Amino acid sequence: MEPIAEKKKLILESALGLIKDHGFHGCPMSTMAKNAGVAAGTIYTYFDSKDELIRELYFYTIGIVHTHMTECEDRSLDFKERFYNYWKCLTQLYLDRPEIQRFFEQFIISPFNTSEIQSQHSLWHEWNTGFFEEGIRKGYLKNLSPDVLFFMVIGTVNVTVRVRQGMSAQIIEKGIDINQLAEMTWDAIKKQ
Amino acid sequence: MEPIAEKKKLILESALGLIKDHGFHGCPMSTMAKNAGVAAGTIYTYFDSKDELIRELYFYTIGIVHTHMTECEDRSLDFKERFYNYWKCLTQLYLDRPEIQRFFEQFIISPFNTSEIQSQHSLWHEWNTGFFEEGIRKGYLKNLSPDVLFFMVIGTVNVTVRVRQGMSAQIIEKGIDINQLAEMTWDAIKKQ
DNA sequence: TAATACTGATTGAACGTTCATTCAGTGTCG
DNA sequence: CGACACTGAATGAACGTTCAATCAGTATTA
Repeated sequence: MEPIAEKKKLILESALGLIKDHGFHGCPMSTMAKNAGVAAGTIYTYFDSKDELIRELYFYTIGIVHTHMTECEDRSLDFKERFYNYWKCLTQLYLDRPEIQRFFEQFIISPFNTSEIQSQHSLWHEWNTGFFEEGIRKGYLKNLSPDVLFFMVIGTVNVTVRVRQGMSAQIIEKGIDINQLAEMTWDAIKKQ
Repeated sequence: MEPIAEKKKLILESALGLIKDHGFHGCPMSTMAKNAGVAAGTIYTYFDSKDELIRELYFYTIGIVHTHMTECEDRSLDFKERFYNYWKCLTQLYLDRPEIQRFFEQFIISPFNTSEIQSQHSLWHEWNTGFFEEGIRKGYLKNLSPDVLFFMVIGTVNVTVRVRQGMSAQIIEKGIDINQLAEMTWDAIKKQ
């Protein structure tokens, strides 16, 4: 991954923040420009079009997630602990940077997410395939496709974060423990 | 639920189909009108605005899901069997009518889904609360908030349907059994 | 029965607004 | 001075919405 020009990164981060609150279509280029502190035309120095900007955001955010997760990783742990660590790191990242999670949720189901995009080689996807394959090989996980396990975990992390965000008041009040959701996920994928 | 005027229903169903493929913002009113075989102005006889049409779609689709699920229900079964039945019915509905699932996915994360909308009393939500409360009371399910269990199940059904749709070729080829995903979900929520 | 008036749904061209994109002009740096 | 990044007003296409005109169906009248 080549280093991203400072101003380009500024525009990407600024767009991420706006998309979190207003969605792709609630963010005119003029607003994105103003929010990033540049002129509308400047965005076109770095991106061919709004669509292209959104596509680049996808790869940009995937990069952030991948970097974060490899930094969190501790391969010396027992696989079950590694899974809890995985789950905790990803959940925490999404809670700390909700704009990333919100962007993914929107992007994945949007028409931007073409099969061409999905078929692109991504380090993050590769890393996951390796992780879940290892769990299967070592007998910890159900013998399913690593992709299925991956999607299941991602899906439940998303549910968790959404529950956590939408119910923060009630969660504290009712004493719901977020770790219970990690256990649920582990119970779902572990070999019984 | 009062019967919906024939033409109104026509417009709703037609819009659902278009939204599945193009998203809320990829469907101009003009296209919706053409697709439904009416003039643009006619839509405004039945809906105040595009936003209002989308909000009505939400309650319309919730109604479809609720009706379908109560029809599927068999309260004479063992709770575990009832859960598998629940899971199978919902998955099947989503597979048969992908436009409903796609609409939900989009609506839930969109700015249309205000807290006001969410707080509206819905028979479908009530039905679920009852279902999961019963499972907890009878000792089958983890002692968590029924809402959390509900969101977890819905989340995994969505994952399942997306996996199933996006990988149909590979699923057949790799022999992935969709029922394995129901088992995963059951393992996630059941009392261990 | 035939002619006429009324009703309310339906039509689609037209309107005003919003928005992505462009480009002529300005500033900056080596 | 040349090259390049940057600006923001201008452009034109697309869109949601409106509304005067039309039309089918029904009631009323002679």
